[in-house]
Amino acid sequence: MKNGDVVKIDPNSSADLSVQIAQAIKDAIIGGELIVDERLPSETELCEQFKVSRSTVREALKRLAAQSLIRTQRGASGGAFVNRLSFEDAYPQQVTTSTLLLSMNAVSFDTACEARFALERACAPLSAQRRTPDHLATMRAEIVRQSQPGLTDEAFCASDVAFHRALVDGADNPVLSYQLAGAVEAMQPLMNMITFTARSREEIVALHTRIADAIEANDATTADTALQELTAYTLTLKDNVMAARAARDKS
Amino acid sequence: MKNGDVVKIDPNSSADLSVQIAQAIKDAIIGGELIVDERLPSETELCEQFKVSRSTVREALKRLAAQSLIRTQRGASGGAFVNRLSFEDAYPQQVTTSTLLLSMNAVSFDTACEARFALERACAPLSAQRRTPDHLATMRAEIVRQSQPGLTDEAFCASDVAFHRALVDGADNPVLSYQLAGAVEAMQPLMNMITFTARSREEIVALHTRIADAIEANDATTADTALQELTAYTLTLKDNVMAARAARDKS
DNA sequence: ATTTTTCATTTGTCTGACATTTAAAAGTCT
DNA sequence: AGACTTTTAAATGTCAGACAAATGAAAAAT
Repeated sequence: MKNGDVVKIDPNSSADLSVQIAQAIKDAIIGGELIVDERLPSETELCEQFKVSRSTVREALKRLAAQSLIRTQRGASGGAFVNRLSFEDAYPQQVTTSTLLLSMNAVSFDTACEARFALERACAPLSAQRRTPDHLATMRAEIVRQSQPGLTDEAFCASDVAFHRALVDGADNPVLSYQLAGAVEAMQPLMNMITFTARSREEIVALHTRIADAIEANDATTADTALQELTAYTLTLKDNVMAARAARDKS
Repeated sequence: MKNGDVVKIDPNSSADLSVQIAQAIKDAIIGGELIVDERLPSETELCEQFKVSRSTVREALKRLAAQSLIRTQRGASGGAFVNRLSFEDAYPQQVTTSTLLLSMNAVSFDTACEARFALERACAPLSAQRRTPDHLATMRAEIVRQSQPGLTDEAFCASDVAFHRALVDGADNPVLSYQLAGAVEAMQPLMNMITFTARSREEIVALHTRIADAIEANDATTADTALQELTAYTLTLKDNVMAARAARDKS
């Protein structure tokens, strides 16, 4: 963002000024004009460049900060800096967005379930090939935890997520792990919430064990089969729950 | 958000007040205390509830608006409303985030390519099963476009994206389409940018035709094979480009 | 009854001020 | 000279008050 580009915004546009300014800066970041860790002009300088008040500039910067595109630092030599969008930053946003998409859009259980397992099955062959002892250890540890009788439903669900997370991370592909974060961490709890009343923990632990065994044996085919059975079992559970609810509502 | 919960924030916290307020409202949305299309208290009322100035409240609201969690409307009976996060809203955010993640994190070509095709192969069987004539028509039309000699590289790339997009959408699962948006629309251009100098359009069109034929014939296996060949071809192209660059740099 | 006008409400923007944080510069002591 | 302390300047964070602009609803006029 050089000093020259004073007028990038249209005061007569219907869009709010802070939106326009945020978009202009965002474009500059995406377009490579502003590189990672580069310091943006100070708020006062941005006021002059865009010919707006400081409030407006600040609202624009807050919009960008909310998307992790910039970070701000107070004090001398502080300011707003282009943020390196890390996978760690993007994970929770992805999970939140996925959670809200599911809860606000009446996505059917079958649709969510299908997407979640289709994506996970895409990772399984890679995980069977590359998983480290660490990933295996995590999967085994979660299986042990899931076998303990006193475990609450919440803890079982959390362990379930951790198991599948380890499976996905075993593929050793950060892009896949990021993409799957939404599926595993948003959809799995949703499914658990629906099916936990009906499920058999023994059945799930058995399937998890078969998956872990296959991953340990570098056996992609068996892992895929086990995942398909887990899919089928999950759908069966849902049908049972729905049937039970229908029977209850009728009585 | 009832009137009672006046103090949800800690003025002594190190976090900015606007961040805390945004988080409190966000939690209320995620937690279901605020439902879709519900009106938030006016800015003035929020000032009183949180005991902060209007600027601070507004910065908090702008943070939420940047994440599409709320929308604002001016005028009488206006205000801030909980926004239904639609897949349409989430798509571009997903693409932007994926693009920035790739450009800022030195993800290797192989890693991105692997993730992109693994996810796409997860969709292909479903697409072979459910694709409508519309999806097929789009794929065929893009193949025709890609065969035209005068096409610029940019247009070829855009058509490539549209082809794969139609393939993914054929699975008729909005969750999958959303998850894949980042992969297809962010990674495909990246790959094209690297490989376009070396690629043979005829080869790609031939592979696309095989994929479309298989999808039309509901033949998931053949579609998968063709996608694997496209993966291999893409990686070959990359190797050629890298070798050419190495040779050029040496001379 | 219909149209027009007025009006109150709410967000958008501007101005100016002060508080707080922070690193660098200046000063001080050994 | 070097190490420590103090001061200072720059920047963001917060506050207060004002006006502009949009907008729906009520009141008034036709």
